[in-house]
Amino acid sequence: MSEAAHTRPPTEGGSRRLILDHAARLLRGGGYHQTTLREIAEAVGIRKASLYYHFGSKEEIVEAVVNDGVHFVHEAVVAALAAEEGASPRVRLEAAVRAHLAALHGHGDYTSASIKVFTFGAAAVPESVRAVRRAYEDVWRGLIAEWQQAGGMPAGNSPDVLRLFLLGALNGSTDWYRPERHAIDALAREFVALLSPH
Amino acid sequence: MSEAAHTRPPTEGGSRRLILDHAARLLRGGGYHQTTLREIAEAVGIRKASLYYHFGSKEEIVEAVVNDGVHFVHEAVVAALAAEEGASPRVRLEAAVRAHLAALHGHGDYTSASIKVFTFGAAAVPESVRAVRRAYEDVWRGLIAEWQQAGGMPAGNSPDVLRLFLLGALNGSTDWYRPERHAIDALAREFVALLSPH
DNA sequence: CCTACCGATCGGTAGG
DNA sequence: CCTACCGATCGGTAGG
Repeated sequence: MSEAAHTRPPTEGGSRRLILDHAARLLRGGGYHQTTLREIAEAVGIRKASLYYHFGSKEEIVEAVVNDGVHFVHEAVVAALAAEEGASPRVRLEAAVRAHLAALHGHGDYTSASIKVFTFGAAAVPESVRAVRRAYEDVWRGLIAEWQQAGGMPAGNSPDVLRLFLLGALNGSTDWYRPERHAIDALAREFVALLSPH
Repeated sequence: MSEAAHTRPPTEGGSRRLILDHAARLLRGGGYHQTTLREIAEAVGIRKASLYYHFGSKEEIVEAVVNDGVHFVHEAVVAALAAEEGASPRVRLEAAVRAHLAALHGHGDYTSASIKVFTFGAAAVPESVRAVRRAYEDVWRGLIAEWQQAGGMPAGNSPDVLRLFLLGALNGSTDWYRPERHAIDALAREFVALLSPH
């Protein structure tokens, strides 16, 4: 079949995903301002101007990476929770922590880039990004409500503050986690043990 | 071994500190790459080239801000601990957490800039910055050792991992802390309560 | 502390 | 997906 290469997206998913893959890797390492469209284009093997065939602007590329990153962690945690349905809040909490850390450090480019860019860009966070994040935070709101109801939380503590500290601690691991020095399973176990000692 | 300059600093402290004050404020908001020497110069009220009379490069300015920021938190925590000498490990831990959060969000420009820039710059962290940070981390190593010795830590948990999670959670508050919504005292109390429920 | 200027690089556009 | 090009801006330097 003949190709309409210069007018329509030729291999729809392919190029777009390839661009995002490289963008995610570069954003993870350098953040928003250090990562340039030229770098991304060179990594992909095309010219910089060609990126504008697939995306409208640099921000659009970054936004896609960030959203995919949050979405990926979200899905992983939801799947882990589904696998532990009916288990105790403590087991479920540990499963969620483990899934979050695994998603963060396993397939890491998108998720790490997401944290890096988001933490950094205090200014103008697009609504799409906030929506994706809020959806993920809701998962933790639910989990922490379970935890509280089961008596896991000290009286007088705010569930919101717990969630903020908790996600901060987990996401902060992008600054110090080294695969050769830390095991995800152990980190998750230790983390939950801090919140509820045996 | 600073004290560069071909001639001698004219009004020694004044200008230099003024530059760093504005640099800290701008770095806090924008991070390393978004903050430009022109912005800093304009805020101070001088020409960009004049910055080179006081500092050798952009990196030198950023480095000074980061080090001052970490140093400030360090001093605040050490002072708080000195005031609670002989108190229980729990009380001392809460005092340290409170002092850390207060330093972070109170006089915030230097400390927030420090976290922002450091979290961001995965690449080349100057030795001076690492030294200042390591010195501060040692304070927490000591505190956590106390905590562990008093039986506050679950068996099988690593003090290093606790410290990393703990500082990550506290420093992550720069992303969500709002003075009108959170009280430092309450945050510190809740934080310690999470680690050792009443 | 200034004026004047530098090469390098940025995101983005024109037009095919 | 390309070549060619744009104005804007970057950190830094010359020379006073």
